[in-house]
Amino acid sequence: MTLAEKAYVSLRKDIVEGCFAPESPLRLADLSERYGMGFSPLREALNRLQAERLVTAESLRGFRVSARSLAEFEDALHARLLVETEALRLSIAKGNDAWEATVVATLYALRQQTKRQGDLDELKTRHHAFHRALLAACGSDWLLDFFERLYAATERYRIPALLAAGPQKRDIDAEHGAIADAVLARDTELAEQLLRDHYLRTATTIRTGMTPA
Amino acid sequence: MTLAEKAYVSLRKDIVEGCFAPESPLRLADLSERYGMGFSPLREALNRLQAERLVTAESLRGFRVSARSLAEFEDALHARLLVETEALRLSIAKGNDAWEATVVATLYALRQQTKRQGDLDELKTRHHAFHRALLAACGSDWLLDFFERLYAATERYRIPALLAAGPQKRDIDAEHGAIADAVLARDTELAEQLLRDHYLRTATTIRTGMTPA
DNA sequence: GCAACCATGATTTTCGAAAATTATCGAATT
DNA sequence: AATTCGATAATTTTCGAAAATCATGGTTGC
Repeated sequence: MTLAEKAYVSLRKDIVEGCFAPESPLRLADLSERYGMGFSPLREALNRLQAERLVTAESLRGFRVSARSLAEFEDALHARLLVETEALRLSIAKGNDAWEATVVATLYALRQQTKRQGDLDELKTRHHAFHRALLAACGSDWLLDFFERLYAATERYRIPALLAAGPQKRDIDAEHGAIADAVLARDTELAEQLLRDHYLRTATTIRTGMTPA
Repeated sequence: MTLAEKAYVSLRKDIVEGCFAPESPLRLADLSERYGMGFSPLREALNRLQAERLVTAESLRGFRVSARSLAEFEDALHARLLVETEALRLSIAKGNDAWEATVVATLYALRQQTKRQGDLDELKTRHHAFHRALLAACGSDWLLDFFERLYAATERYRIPALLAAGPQKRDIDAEHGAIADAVLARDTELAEQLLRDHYLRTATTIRTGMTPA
């Protein structure tokens, strides 16, 4: 892997996880020290992230972490529902045995990790893997690409809300399980409804977290 | 505008217009001479285009123009219908007087240019402007972003087909006019149907152009 | 007092060369 | 004849410095 790719992966992770505050400037000198590399690979990574809307750039004034706002979250959520319900529908229509196996496997891995209660990082990875697995058989590179973008965009809101809210009242494992069951039963309508509810419920948590009393 | 931004605009235009053959390597030395700048701004532009899927990159083997294929075109078309019908619906619901004025203005400008029969470049610009104007009031940055991506992706197929097919039998001005009428009448269902038909008809032209006898 | 202005420092942007890697081609070997 | 190997060339990637631009703070003139 080249340095530019490492820079992209690291920066993306750190932005999505909120290591940098939204709108804070991303100065090359700082990043250079933080990641131990020169300007060139960092600028390449920042340009890629700009195209993904995770950072903004202003001519001759460098890069910043993208702003967060309730409006942008609602927008991303809406786009996500549009993209993911369609991708899920296609995935259910086209998925084969191997796909079903991946859904089962990623769900199992996710549940194991929620039991363990430890490593939040690993939990996030498996959560992402499960949601991607649901859509993986849709056969549309574009929809999967949009999914990845929107997942990263909303993750920036979900994680802080998760940490702030403390222990969940929702049984999220059960929600994931119900989605997986509907998917494996090829019940498109039910699966879409459950996925939609799942996201809307998460959105409610985030909204209350974003408008502190 | 910085050199990197100029490089991005120029490269994007040249790729979408087909100045570089699909899958052909984009060598830095060549690009440096063609655009008259050093490697740094070119690499930045290429990285942005990679995030937009107009170019592909392989570690230590540089960049290539993305491949074109019927499958990818069908995928982009499908995603476009999904994104644009939703954006159009929102635009019709939310658009105000100023938006209506823009629709009328861009349609007028487009028609003027089709009459003139000259400058294909200007025609493409105005075509893009009209289709963007239709969706502009949707209020979703994400959907508009996806629209831009998908427009560029499908434009790479449309232009060669247009040049190959020769004079059109379709009355495209009439199609655009009908869409605008439905939009201004706030007839969501009709507008969506007409937009869909418009794209499906274009797709048919492209398909026959892509599978030469 | 206050606004315009200029010097200074900080930061981004760009270049040119060095380092690292891959591709090419011919010779040697089986 | 085909294949492996090594040397050379071509190309990408990265760095460090130079150029260009923006921000800051103090000074001058009104």
